[in-house]
Amino acid sequence: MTIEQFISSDEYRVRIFKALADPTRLQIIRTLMGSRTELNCGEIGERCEASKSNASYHFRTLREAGLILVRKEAQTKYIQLHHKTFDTYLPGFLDTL
Amino acid sequence: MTIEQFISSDEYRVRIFKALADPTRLQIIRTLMGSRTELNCGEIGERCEASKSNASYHFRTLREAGLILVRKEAQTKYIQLHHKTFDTYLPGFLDTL
DNA sequence: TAAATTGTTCAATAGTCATAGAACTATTAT
DNA sequence: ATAATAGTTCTATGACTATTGAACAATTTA
Repeated sequence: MTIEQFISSDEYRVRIFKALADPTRLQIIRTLMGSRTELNCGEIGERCEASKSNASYHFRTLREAGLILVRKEAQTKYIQLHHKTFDTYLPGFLDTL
Repeated sequence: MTIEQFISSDEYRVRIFKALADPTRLQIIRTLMGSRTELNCGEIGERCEASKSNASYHFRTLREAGLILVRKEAQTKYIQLHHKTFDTYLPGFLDTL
C-alpha cells in the first residue's frame, strides 16, 4: 500500500515536482547519489549546509513524495534514494544531475 | 543566448520543477502533447478550464522555464512544447505523462 | 540514573504562489 | 473610426513554503 494509490496520478506528480523544486533538496539527492557508503540525516544535512531542523523538514518532504527511503538503526536514520519512484515518474532524470 | 546561461544549472532545474508542480500546468502540457493541430492560448485555457488571466499566468511560468515556445500570428499566440528542454533536463518524462 | 547523541515537532516569520476580475495593449474586422 | 478578438498586466487575497531556534522524544553511553 503506497501513497500513490490514494491520490490521482497528477496530484502525486505535483508532489514529486514540488519536492524537487528546491536547491537544498536537489543537493540532498546529489549527495545521496554520490556517496558509496550509507549516509545518515546528520551527515547529509552537514554536507548540504542545512540546519538540523531544516534538514529534517526537507527529508520529510522527500519521503512524503516517495523519493527517499529511510532505515532506522538505534537513534540513527539512514537514507537512500527510492529509485523505483524516479524510474517510474522521471526516468533518466538522475543521470542528468 | 538563453536564460540558462545566466543562472546555475540547479537554479534552472528548480525553475523547471516549480513550473511542473501545478496540476493546471501539467494539464496544459498534456493538452499540447495530445493535439495534432497547433493550439492557441484561448483554446488551451478553455480545455484546461482556466480563466483567461490565469491561463496567461501559467503560460508565462512555463515559458520562463523554457518548457514551451510561443509563435505570434496577428493577435493570436500559438504554443508548442519546447522538446529540447524536456530532453535535456527530463528525458523520458513526457512519455510517462 | 544522568548525559550525550540523533532526529522530530512546534511556533513564528518572511517570502512565494495561484486565483479572479478589471483595466490595458495589439490586432483585425465592420 | 469603432467594435470585436486575443492576450497581458495590475491589484488584492488566501494559501502554501522555507527557515530558525527551542522544546521534545528515543536511544545509547558513562
